Amino acid sequence: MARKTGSHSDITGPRVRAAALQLFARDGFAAVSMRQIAAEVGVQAGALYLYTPDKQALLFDLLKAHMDDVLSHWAAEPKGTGPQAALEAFVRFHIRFSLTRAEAVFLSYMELRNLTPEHFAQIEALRRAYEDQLEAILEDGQAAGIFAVPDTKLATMAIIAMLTGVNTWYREGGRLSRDRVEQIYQDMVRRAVQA
Amino acid sequence: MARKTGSHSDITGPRVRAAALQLFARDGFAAVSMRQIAAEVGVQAGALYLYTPDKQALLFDLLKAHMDDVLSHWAAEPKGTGPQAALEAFVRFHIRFSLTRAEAVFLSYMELRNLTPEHFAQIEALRRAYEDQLEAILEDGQAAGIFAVPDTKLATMAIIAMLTGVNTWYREGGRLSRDRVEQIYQDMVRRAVQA
DNA sequence: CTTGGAATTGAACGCGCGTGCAGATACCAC
DNA sequence: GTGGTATCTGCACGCGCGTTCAATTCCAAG
Repeated sequence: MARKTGSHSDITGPRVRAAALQLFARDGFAAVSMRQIAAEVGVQAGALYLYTPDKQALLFDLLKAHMDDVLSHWAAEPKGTGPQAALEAFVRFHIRFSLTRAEAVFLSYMELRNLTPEHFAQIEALRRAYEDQLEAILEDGQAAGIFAVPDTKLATMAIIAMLTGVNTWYREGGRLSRDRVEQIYQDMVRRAVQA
Repeated sequence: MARKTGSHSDITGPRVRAAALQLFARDGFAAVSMRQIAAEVGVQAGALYLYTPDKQALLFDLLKAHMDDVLSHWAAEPKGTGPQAALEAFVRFHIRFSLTRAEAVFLSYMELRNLTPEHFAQIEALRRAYEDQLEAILEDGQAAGIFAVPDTKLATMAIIAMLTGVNTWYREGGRLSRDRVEQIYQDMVRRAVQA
C-alpha cells in the first residue's frame, strides 16, 4: 500500500489532495462525495483509501498542510527592523499569502467544525501560533511606545479578520492591483495602531 | 395548510425557523437533515413541508429574514450628527447586532453557497445595501475632509470584516465586556480612517 | 518469461437522505 | 354533536453516501 511504503511517507497523494482541496473549497466538505473526488482524480472511489484512512482525515491533511505552510513561509519572510517594519511585513505577507492560497484559506476557516475534536485542537493550536506572531509584534511596538493598543489580543484578532477579509472581495484583474491593496491596508493598519 | 392560509402569510413557522437556525449554525446546512430539524421541533419530518416547500427555501427564509432584520434595525438606529458620529454609530450597531444574532450572522456568510442562484442574488443585494450604508458614511466624511480614505469601497469591506470578526472570538463573560470591545473597535476604526 | 507485491477495480453493505402522500387526528364554528 | 378543515403521522420511494474487500491488473526485479 502507498500509505505504508513509498517515499511519500504519510503524505496523501498530491493529485488526491489537489482534487479534494478544489472540491471542498467550492462545494463544502459535507457536500462533496468521495466518488466526486475520485472522478476528479480519474480513479474509482475505493482507490482513495490507499491514500487516506477516511474522508475526515483527508480534510485534516489539507488544513494541517496549509497551516504548516503559513507558519513556515512567515518564518522565512524578511521582517525588516523594528515593530513598524515587522507590522508592515506581516500585513503584506498575510494578504499576499491568502490571495495565492485562496482555496486553502477559505477551507481553513469554513470547515473546522468537520474535524474531530483532536484534529480540531491541532489546527487551532497552529492558528493560535500564527496569531501569536502578530501579537508579539504589537507587544513589541507597545513596549517601545510606537504603538498605542489598549488590548493586543483584540487588536490581533481585529487585524487578522480585516486582512483575511480581502479574500471575500478581491478578484484578480479587478479595479485595484494586489500591490495597491496591500499598500492601502498597510496604511489603515498602521494608523489604527499607531501611538 | 399553514402556508396558504393563516395570519403568517408566507412566513415559516417560528418553531421550525428557530430549530433550523440553531442546527444549521451548529452543524452546517448540508450536515443537518430534515429529520433532525423535525425532531428538534417535536414533529415528524413530513410536517415540515407544511411550512417550507423544501430544505433550501428554509435556509433562504432564515438568511432573508436576517438581512431584513439588519437593515431595518440599522435604519432605526440613532446616528447622531455628522460622519464621525455616524461612523461610531455604525461600529457600535454592527458589533452589538452581530453579537446578539450570532447564529444568523454566522449562517449568513457560511451558507451562501447552498442557495440557488436566484436566492443568492437576493441575499447578495441586501448585503450590498448594508455595505452601502457604511460606504455612504465614509464618502460623506471624505467629502467633508474629516476622513482620509483612498478607496471607500475597500475601506468599507475592511471595516466590516474587522467588525464581524468579533463573532469568532468574543464570548459572553470573557475578559472584555461588550461595551469595552465596542469602545476599542471604535477607536481603531476612527484612527484608521481619520484625516 | 516468471513472479510477487503494489495499485486499482467493481460490486456490495447498510444506512440515512429529501420528499410525497394517503390516512389519521385535533380543533373550531355551528 | 357534527362537519369541515388545518395539522400531522407513518410509511414509502429512489438514491447516493462512506467504506470494505475479493478479485484483477499493472509493473519492475530476477
